Amino acid sequence: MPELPEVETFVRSLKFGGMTGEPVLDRKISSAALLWQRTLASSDAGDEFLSWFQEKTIRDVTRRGKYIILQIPPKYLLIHLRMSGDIKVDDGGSLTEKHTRFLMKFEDGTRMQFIDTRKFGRIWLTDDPESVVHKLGIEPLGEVFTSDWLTAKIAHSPRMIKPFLLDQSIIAGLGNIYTDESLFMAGIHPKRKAQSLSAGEAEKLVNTIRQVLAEGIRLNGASIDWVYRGGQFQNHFMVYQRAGQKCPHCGALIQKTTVGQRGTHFCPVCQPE
DNA sequence: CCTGAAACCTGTCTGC
DNA sequence: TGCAGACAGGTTTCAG
Repeated sequence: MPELPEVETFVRSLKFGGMTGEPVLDRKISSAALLWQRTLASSDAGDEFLSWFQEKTIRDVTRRGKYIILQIPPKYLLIHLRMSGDIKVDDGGSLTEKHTRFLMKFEDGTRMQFIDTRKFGRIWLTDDPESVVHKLGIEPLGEVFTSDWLTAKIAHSPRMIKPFLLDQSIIAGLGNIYTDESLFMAGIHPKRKAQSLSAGEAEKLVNTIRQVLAEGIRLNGASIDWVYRGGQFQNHFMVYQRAGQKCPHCGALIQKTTVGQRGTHFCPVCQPE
């Protein structure tokens, strides 16, 4: 589910409070529980995984790509929400949610639940976050992501631009929604070959990606269906989930097709193939 | 290296 | 109402 803006919203909420409930920063853990074994992707603590959490304190919450990183000295707990992951912090007074896969209870009685209906989400407990995220590409909101950088990256790539942008080892954080929206804003057809983009198009794409992600974060992400809550970006979609409706720029009907096995929305006039 | 298909899962929505 | 089928914010693995 969540892409960079939604993950960033979770991180800020876990740190300062918000959609997940109370913040978890500086809370001391009393116990942890794993309710779906496969949710745990790996752990440096081995069989001691659950007991390791006792008496540890969450000291920071950060993000890398779509991974949430909880710093719990001397280790790090990484969380990837995949398609349906969710995090809630509450006072621990009510029953555990139906789809809770992992949870931490704090000494003050509060609790953080990792809820994941489809069970695709994963967590890692590690001494070194890099061992998990080392294959990720650059941050699209970082300083490295410039038109020169993208121009060089796409130079010899015969791939279609949409799967290229979704490749987390190139750029970390873009998902289906923000890729469709960015390509629309840049006027680029999702099936165009990466290497076919002009320097001007590459520059425009960099700018629209940064702009769309920033707007997504400003609006706390996009809430669609039952999966994510609290966001407002869904009210600003130009093409995503708008097949058959009018393009906000030219009035042509938005089309939906499949690109790289992903539902893909675009304007046939603004984004010529 | 690139693409498509399948797998991992459950829930929702659509059409008959 | 029931039921089959399609589809869903992601990633990995495998075949061609």
